[in-house]
Amino acid sequence: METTNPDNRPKRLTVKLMAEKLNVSTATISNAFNRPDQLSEARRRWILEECKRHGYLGPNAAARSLRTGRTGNVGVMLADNLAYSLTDPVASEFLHGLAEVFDQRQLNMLLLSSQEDDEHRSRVQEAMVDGFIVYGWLKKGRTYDRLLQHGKQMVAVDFDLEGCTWVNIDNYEGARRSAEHALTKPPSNVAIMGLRLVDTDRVCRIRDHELFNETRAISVRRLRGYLDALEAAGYNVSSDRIWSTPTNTHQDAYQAAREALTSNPRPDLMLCMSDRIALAAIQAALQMGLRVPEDVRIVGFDGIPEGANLHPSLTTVYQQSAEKGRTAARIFLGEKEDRNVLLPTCLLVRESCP
Amino acid sequence: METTNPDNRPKRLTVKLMAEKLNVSTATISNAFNRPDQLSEARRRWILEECKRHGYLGPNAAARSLRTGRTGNVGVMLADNLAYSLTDPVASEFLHGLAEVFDQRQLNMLLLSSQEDDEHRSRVQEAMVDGFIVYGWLKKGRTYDRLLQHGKQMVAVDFDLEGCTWVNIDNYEGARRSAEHALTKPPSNVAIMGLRLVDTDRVCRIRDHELFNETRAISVRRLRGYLDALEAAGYNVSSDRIWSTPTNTHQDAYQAAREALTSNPRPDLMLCMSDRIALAAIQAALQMGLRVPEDVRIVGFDGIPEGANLHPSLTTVYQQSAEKGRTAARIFLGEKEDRNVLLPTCLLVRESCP
DNA sequence: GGTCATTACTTAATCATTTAAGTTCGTGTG
DNA sequence: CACACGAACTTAAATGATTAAGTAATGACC
Repeated sequence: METTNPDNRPKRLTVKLMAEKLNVSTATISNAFNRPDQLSEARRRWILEECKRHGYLGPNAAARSLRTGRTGNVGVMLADNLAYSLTDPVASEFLHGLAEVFDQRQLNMLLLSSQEDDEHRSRVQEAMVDGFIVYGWLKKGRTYDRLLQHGKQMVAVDFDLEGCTWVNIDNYEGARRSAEHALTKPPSNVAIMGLRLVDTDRVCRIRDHELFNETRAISVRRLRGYLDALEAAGYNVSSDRIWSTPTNTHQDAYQAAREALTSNPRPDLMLCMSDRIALAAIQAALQMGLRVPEDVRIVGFDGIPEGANLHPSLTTVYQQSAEKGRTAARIFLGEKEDRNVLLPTCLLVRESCP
Repeated sequence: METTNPDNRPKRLTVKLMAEKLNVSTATISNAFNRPDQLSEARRRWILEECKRHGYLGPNAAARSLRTGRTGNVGVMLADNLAYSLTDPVASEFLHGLAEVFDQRQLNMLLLSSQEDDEHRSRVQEAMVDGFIVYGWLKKGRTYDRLLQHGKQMVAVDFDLEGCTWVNIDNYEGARRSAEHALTKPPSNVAIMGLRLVDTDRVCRIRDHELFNETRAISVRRLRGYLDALEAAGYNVSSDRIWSTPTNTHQDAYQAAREALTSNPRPDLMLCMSDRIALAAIQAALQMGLRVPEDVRIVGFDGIPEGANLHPSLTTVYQQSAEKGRTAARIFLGEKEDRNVLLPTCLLVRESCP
């Protein structure tokens, strides 16, 4: 039943071969799979039946993609390395949102890290995708250039990419309002726990450092939000009281939290740019015998589910990560008119800062 | 600088066009990108330089894949829908492990759900991948058949797939030892909180139901582990005292936990098949005014990070989810001789069941 | 009976590469 | 000098599909 090569190995089945076997044209086979309206239902059934019987599973993906120019894949380019992104709760939720829409539209997601590899080959070029969702950040460089050059559909998330539609949340306003809330009970000493505020891979205070400005802007916007609220209430926070962690991992967060909590004067309000940081801060505080919120009040950012069920539960700014994914996906698909969506956030007042 | 079509739109750049422009053969251009040893270094540099200048970014992925037969993509087929898997901590960790290895080898991960779509098209067939990692489960059916037929590389994770290498953890032994530990202080009433033990989409007790047997075997193996340990200690747990949740979500877990904790007689030991379930159980218990572990001891399974920092912290069976990913990836790549790896688990004794 | 539309096909061009096999041109060797 | 050999290219044959354009047959309609 199988055609064989000269060397007697079974040959891969193709439309051409099937056409010969069944004595119809390749076009008809192709139509049987792709355009039911182009042939009679009886014939279609028969062809599909025969193909199955002979073991021809359907058109080859690469060939079809070469011909049609589409792949059915969406490249999801993640700022940090893949492994990290997959365990970050906010990134996961975002992917969750993307998946919800793409899965339904029969599109597959191809995970890419924006890391650069070889001198002349780039993942962007070699990725078989119809376009990209670029999440979080993109360092200027070759990958960046290629992305802008290749001309495929593209949506940026959580940052601005020149000449490209974006989706973001209102980081400034979210941060400002959370700080505003926290300040209703005047603190005597405020610490700000930042995330990737500066370009270093160590936990540090931001004094002596330069703030990230353009690309990693989300943290800077949150910072401005905090500072504006503080200023409006008459507080002046020195760069000495602003920490920055290089990653959103428990380990870094915990280290930063300890440093802040053992610093002098000890803060009684900690504004944290992520829930992971805030949770680590709560843990560190409790371990030091401090009471939350009595001795130190703690506010997070993100609204991850974990924060709700702990004691004390976490006061935080909820951001719609999954919705961000869904929105990005819909914009990508052209199902949404609006370009550049800014999603609102919402303050969740809970126990850690009532 | 751009060649144009009759209708004056810029034409896509190809090797052929570049060959004409630069007055070399297509083969040479191809070699410049792919096989540096096939031409002089000077020429290679010059060609790459010119390509860049003209805006030719490199070979078209689909065409190259058609010709070479490889894609550089690994299909990761997830049992549950994508969206769900991306927020499940165990699945995420697994993906994290995969990503670690594949990212380094310059392979991209293409996310697929094993959900079936159309009558005659299947995602398996249309996916542009060099092979598959199949995670968690695969319902017998068309997707299953295609997967077995298409002859590409394949590794099954957390379940057995006929004629296919697998990676799993020792579910039986992990469960058995955790139960054994819990039984050192004799409980008066045991509840088992199962995960997908039976084929229904509601929280229920397993009495009147038939156990999943083959495919979703991981839960059944855990169950056997518990039951064997219980039996060895002289306990006989009726199917009435075994709950099952359809998903590993907080919501289902919480509901099941409440049901179990309000059942009569109230359990003072809960063996939970996932940490999510165990954490929900702790939460439910605390909310009911019960003390953990004094009034009810709770044991989990998975060893997710969350369990460590709570109060009470969670006694659980740690499984190496990320390592499972790394192992699966290495087997996929043929870097590991061993077929069929069974990873050991390790009991983490913490506060919820000291 | 002639015209026109419709249905159900087939023909053949095209998509953008890779690569085995062949060509040319020096150069070192017996 | 003849010869073999390697380097640096080129030629041209795959690779496996889709689809516009063409053809032949059928039936409807006036």
